[in-house]
Amino acid sequence: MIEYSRQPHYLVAVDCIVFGFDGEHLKILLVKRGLEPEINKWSLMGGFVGADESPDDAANRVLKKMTGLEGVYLEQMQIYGEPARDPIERTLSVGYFALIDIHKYEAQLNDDYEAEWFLINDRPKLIFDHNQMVADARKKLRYKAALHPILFEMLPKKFTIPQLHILFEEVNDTKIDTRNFSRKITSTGLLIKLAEKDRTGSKKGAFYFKLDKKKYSANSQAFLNLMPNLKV
Amino acid sequence: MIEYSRQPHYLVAVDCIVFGFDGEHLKILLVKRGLEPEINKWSLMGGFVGADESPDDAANRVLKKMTGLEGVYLEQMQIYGEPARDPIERTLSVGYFALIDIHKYEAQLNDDYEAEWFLINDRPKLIFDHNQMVADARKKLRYKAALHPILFEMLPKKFTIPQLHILFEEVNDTKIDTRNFSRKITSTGLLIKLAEKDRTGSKKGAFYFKLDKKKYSANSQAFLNLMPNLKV
DNA sequence: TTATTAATTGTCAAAACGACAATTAATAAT
DNA sequence: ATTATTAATTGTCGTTTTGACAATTAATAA
Repeated sequence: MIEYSRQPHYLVAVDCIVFGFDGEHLKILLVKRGLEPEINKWSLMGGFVGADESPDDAANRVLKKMTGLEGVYLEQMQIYGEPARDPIERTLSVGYFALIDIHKYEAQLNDDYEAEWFLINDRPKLIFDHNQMVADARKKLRYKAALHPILFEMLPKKFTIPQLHILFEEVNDTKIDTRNFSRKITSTGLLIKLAEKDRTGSKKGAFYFKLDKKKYSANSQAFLNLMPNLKV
Repeated sequence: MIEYSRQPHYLVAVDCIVFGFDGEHLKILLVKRGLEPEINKWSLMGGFVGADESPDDAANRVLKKMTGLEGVYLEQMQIYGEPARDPIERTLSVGYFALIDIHKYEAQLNDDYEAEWFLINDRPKLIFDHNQMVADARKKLRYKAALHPILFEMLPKKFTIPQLHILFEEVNDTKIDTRNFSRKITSTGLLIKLAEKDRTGSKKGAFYFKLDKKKYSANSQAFLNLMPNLKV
């Protein structure tokens, strides 16, 4: 029997930065940690990678368990592996960011896991290096969203241009000209205009749109230049 | 003493896809594997993550040992963690891609580690999931190089526009108009024209350029649209 | 009927893009 | 010495994209 003799073995975990959008602000979902050390402090949702699953599998499992959602947009970010990042035992963690429709989130899970949505700009201090993970995730979300049409993942099936506009402004923490924005976003050809209007936000009402699934999956890797005057 | 009871522990490794450019073609550096299983088969250069180092540290250590180079451009790609990817024992591997100046590579190390440069399009089959890693690295290199000025990392300090041009064509596996290319690349403001010319390639000779280090480090994260007609 | 408000469409000058042509600086051939 | 040759470099120009800003539209509330 061949062995990789005397190499050290480590725990491997996943941690997920779950982003949501309530119509006004960008939010992240945090949980109260249920095990020592740092029990009852706020942390990202995570878990150990089991023997029969890949890190991607583990991240999906954790998300399913804690949000009730399957098939959510999930992207591997990077590995966090400083030797002393976990004070108890060496643990490497694979960071993921997830984009979910906050309205699909099953709120009763708040109680089960002591989960809570926080404004991205007004969140508690987190355990270990989770603060760094959130900062990295935010940066990566901004980067990716400037080039690829991924923010739709945080909106309902039917959405309006003004909703999308606010979301883009939130993610990029900047003002975007509404007139240029709607022209640019419709010119991607990814949106299908519906007959129905959303009248809750204004007198005139804003037309609902939905994603053109075909073009979306075909173009999800295309560079789109969705942010004006972008300097990263 | 707190413990994460009964969680499985794994080996964690790094594997590096080392890219180089010989003036004509894109190449990768492979090594003959020195341990069982699959001993003497071609593989990426890699190693286990030691107890006192992060995966980034480990990747740098491996690169230093096998190429003689320090401080090379190194980028974390993704983690490879399918449960059965290593037949002997569960091992997760962090994939990195590295860009080095092939001329700085210390050739005597070829013998020490049975390393060899291969044309990216004419390489042997690799062990485990290393073939997938190379494919992923190539894709990521292409993606990144279309937006950020990173290909300079594969050229000497002094280089010519035609050299850079060939490198861009190699990486993207496409033809680029020389006239538009030189205009675009110089208009980034990242290059400083030197008085000296390289006369090996043509009668007229091509001016040498060097990187404007200041602007380079300031703009290394900027979106630059370096590829014409790009559809990813 | 009118005032109000947000959504939408319109205008336009500047910049970027990319297809293609002409010129230039050297060497090699005559 | 003159000319042919070749690759590097600079130039041209119509099209498209960008982004600053104005005007119009569709509804409701006064």
